[in-house]
Amino acid sequence: MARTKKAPKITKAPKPSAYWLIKSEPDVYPWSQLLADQETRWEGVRNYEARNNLRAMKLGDLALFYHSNKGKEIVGIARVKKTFYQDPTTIEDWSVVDIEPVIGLKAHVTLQAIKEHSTLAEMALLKKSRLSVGPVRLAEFQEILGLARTTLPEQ
DNA sequence: GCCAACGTTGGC
DNA sequence: GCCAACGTTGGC
Repeated sequence: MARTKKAPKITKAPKPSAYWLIKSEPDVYPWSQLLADQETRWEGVRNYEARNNLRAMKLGDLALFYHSNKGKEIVGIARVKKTFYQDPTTIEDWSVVDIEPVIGLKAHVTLQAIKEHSTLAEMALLKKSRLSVGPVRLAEFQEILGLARTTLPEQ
């Protein structure tokens, strides 16, 4: 019987279905820690809109990693590694996802820079400043990558 | 169901 | 440290 060639193992992440922005205070969990961990559970979200955004994330979706309070800048790109499940730190109805780092930005994109670009004026980051997990449009995501002088690694 | 009081986020 | 924005709680 002829051997059939096995299909190559799929190692690449699926194409993102959507883009997001997640906030973290660098004093609590900085980008450098995600790089060190290589994977983390995004827990502690206690806001319904943010939770619903977590639940809408698909495997392979990309998220801008924003440092709030200190820095106030986007510093990296993360990828959804595991879609939502019950937040194990509570018995209440909250969710988490697992993320992994994709790439650090060559140039950080500050809140100030975002405010200065009219194409980014509608970003949820600006419109809903207290939302810790928010959506990002493709055009916004691309604009941010451009400002960051960063290209995504080949998938 | 309204809304005042309160707590939290996060920029400045 | 201040405070605006805004989500949540609880009395009525």
